[in-house]
Amino acid sequence: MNSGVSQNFIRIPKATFRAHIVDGLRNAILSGEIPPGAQVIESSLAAQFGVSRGPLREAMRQLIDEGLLVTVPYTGTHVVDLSVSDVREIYSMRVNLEIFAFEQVWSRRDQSFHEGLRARHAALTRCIDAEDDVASIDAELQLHGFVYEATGHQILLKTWESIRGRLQLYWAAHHRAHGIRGPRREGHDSYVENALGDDFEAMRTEIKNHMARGGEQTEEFLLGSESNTATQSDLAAGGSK
Amino acid sequence: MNSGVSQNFIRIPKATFRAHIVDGLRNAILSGEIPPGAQVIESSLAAQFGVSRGPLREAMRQLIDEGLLVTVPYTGTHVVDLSVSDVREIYSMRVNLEIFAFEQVWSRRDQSFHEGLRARHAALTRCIDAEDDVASIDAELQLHGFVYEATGHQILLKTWESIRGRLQLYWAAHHRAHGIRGPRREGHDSYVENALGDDFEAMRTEIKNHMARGGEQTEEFLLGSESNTATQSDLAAGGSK
DNA sequence: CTGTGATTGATTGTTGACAATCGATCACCA
DNA sequence: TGGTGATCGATTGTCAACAATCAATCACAG
Repeated sequence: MNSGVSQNFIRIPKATFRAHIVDGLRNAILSGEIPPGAQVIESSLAAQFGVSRGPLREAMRQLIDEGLLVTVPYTGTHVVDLSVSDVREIYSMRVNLEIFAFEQVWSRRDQSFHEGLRARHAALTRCIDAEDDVASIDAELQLHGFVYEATGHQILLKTWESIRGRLQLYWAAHHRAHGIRGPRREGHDSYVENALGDDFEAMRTEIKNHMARGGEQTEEFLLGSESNTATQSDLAAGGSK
Repeated sequence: MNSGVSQNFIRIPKATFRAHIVDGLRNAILSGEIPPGAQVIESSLAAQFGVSRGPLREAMRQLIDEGLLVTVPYTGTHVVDLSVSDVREIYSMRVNLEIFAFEQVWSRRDQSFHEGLRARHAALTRCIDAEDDVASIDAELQLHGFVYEATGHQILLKTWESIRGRLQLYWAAHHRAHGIRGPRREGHDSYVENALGDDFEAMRTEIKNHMARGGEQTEEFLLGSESNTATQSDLAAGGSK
């Protein structure tokens, strides 16, 4: 189609404000700069980002779809504060999605899959050994995200991304609030070994165990303290249950 | 709170334009009033709905997130035109989600679940017997949607809703284009029997078969004609793969 | 002191106009 | 004739002002 230019170009890093603001705002939320439960005011943020309320409003709407913000018409918008049941749902969904992901990718695991997985595992291990919890969380998300990308399944990948934000928000928030340690080494070694092995059923149980470990750890803290901060998120869910 | 009025109210019949427009626009797309591939112009629709471009823009952005529209900055917005691989992904994801849904609901199936499922099955059967294909499609979506709602799993339900639109778009579009008949009776009888039975594994295979039937039928038409209309949707996916 | 109704400040919803960008068309030149 | 660059209409992106709504406050009657 086009003349034979040298390299394949990046697909349009289009300079649209909204995309840039989404990243910035999401980062501010996930980093805890804007903590869970805090109110987010359009006009303030607009001034802070140096743009009008229009683009910022659309960016916020996207983060609402991602489950990071909740809004009540004419009243206000807040950073989501996950409830116990929300976290349970996230973990059960993760187990399901990840097993499905391996089901999809299992027969397609090639050299680059092996290398990619091991590289991310190594990166995660380095972060853990350096006791950099923030980087560890990010590295773990990278590790799991790599599997979803490897499936080539767009809808699956998008679904993973739709819960990844909330998972990250939860990890980061409770890490800061309760001093929970980041990911540990042991769990991921067996995870990767099984992921690259030949026994799919073993991988299935590995995923369930892997997630269960994380789930237990977090539920302890949730139930230990009385931090059943379900108010905002329940309001947001549409008033069910 | 309020004086003792008669009935319990619906949660917020809030008069926000955007919500109303989303429904109207989505309906226009799913009904085929705006066919796949057609361009959607903000200013035109704004005039048609009698509102400004602001709210309409946000409504469109939501339909973009739902996968019904695709947009290119400064250029235009079109109704999505699903590719073969898109349909394959939708069906494989459906199988996974629905098995997970029954996994979640299996031990909680009570009287109201039985009645609700049978009621929707009866409604679907009536629509099929009446040879009302449009109503049949809707009734089938209601039947499956009931299962997702019964799980009480908010994230799962939201995920189902995120692919339901595209599924409906696909069914409706190819029903009109190729004259494919709507849902048939046979498939759903065994589906419901298994859903209310005691054998979970039987239900698992039932789901796979149920979806496989639908998948085959549609793939025939997709591959039979050269309608690999992947252009728009591939562009939209963000240029991956 | 208690409950009720008006007031007010804050925040989001909505609007119309203006700016930036894209794609196609068309003139022009080698 | 083929290709290159400018022009133009169409469409989306952005902005600042205005309207609608809500939640808290406060005065006031019982």
